[in-house]
Amino acid sequence: MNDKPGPKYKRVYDTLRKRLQEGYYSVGTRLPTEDALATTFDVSRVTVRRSLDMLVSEGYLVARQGSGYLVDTLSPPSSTCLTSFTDSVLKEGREPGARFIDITFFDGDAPEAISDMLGNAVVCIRRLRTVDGEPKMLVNTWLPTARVAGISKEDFPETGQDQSILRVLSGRFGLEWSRACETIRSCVASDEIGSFLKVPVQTPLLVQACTAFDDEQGTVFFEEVFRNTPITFNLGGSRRQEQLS
Amino acid sequence: MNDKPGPKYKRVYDTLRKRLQEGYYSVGTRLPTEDALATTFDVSRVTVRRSLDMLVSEGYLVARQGSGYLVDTLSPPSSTCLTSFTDSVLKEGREPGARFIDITFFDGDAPEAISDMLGNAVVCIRRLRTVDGEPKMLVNTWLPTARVAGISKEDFPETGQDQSILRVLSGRFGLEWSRACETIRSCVASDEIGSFLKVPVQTPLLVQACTAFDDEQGTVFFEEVFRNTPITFNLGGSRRQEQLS
DNA sequence: GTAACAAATTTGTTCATACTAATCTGTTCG
DNA sequence: CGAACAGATTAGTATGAACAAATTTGTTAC
Repeated sequence: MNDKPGPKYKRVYDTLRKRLQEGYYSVGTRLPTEDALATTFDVSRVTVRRSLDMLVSEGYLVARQGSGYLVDTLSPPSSTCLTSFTDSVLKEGREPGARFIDITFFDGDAPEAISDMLGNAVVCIRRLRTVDGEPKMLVNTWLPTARVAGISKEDFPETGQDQSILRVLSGRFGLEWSRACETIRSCVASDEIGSFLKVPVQTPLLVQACTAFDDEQGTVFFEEVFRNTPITFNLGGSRRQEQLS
Repeated sequence: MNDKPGPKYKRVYDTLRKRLQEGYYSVGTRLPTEDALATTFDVSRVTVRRSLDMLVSEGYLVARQGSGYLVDTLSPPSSTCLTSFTDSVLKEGREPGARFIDITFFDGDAPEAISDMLGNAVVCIRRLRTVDGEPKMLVNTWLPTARVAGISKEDFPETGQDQSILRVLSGRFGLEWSRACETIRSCVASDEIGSFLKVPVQTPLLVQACTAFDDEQGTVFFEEVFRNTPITFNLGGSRRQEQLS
């Protein structure tokens, strides 16, 4: 612990966050007390508090005076695109689904805009996100083939906790990203998209395009989400949370 | 200072933020040092740091080790809707404008959706935001008439720093809000909107609708922004910032 | 049993202090 | 004048300590 570089509060934060993402502390349980964590990490309580505060402000934990730190979610709403569709639907007591459409491998024949970002060898996964069986969003995820060796339909369960593609990419393939860029634009439904989403052709839709990068400036993935429903945020207060409409 | 309620770090934070919004510390200047602030507020350096950290993470200030705290902006991107169009355009070296269209007073004859939120007596201001003279967004702002007594066209300059309507509402009418809700949806341009934005009828557009509330659960304002250009965010890293496309 | 109270636990706030690292400033030397 | 160095200034990290406030747990009395 003490041989790693960087400030202690960062190392404690990194360790705790990794433990959360690995399921070492599961949702709904309580973390060890500040004093206990301070002892095990061999730092002062002030330092461990600093790390915990970061996790609270990011939405992983909820602090309750007199009680302790509760694990709130493993996929906090860090952004719009990166927000877990699965989590937000489950929290509303509805049933999220992810209908797999197809997976396509390209090698030089991908659209130029994609190759420019991710290289020639890319794979595209198309899925239809549903709520209680009704189609809500068409999701196209593009990845460099080299970073997801052996990827196949089986990596994308249609129900359960692991339908979040971001969890799959991080858990199964070790993909990490530190920054992302998202754009929201407007378009009208084509024949194909309209049939998937069950809306008439020419219906105005929202398109969320999200590009994620790692620290080495490489593009990790590109995702395009077509949706008929509005995007809703709650702003201000402590932290923001995308809502389902 | 010491007679007010609540924790000290909150009081120091509130004071500093108010000073920033009032222009007591102007953009580009340096704040007093931590030690100086600690002395003037009669708190410890740890406490004043906590307040400054909050202002840094919200985007008002930039901290530079060995140098000091720089005032970065008076309207940090606290959200998409609440982001200052003026600031973001100026930072790109372009010229923001706000063409005033009209101001209309309603008393019971406003659209029902508006009356439900803001009451019967409401006022609607329509403006066209421009970049280098080109129309970019049509902005409709709805306010309860009672909270903006005497409002008129003159309150909305077409150029300069005060074209941000949020600054006007806060500075001139003392309007404050703590939470807001924003939705983004898709629509197609009507005749009127199309002519304002200089796009063909039926062009797919984005609509950003933002509702702001104060602590007493009252709705402070409602704003609708029609735009032809995409909305872009940078996510991850330290904080998010809307970009101009 | 349970209601009321007391004690222990746990997070929240605040301070004084020490040291490190980056930046700025003034002085000296060529 | 300008470069290089030394010192002062200022933010960054970290500790230990103390008390407040909220919650949980344990105990007692009825």
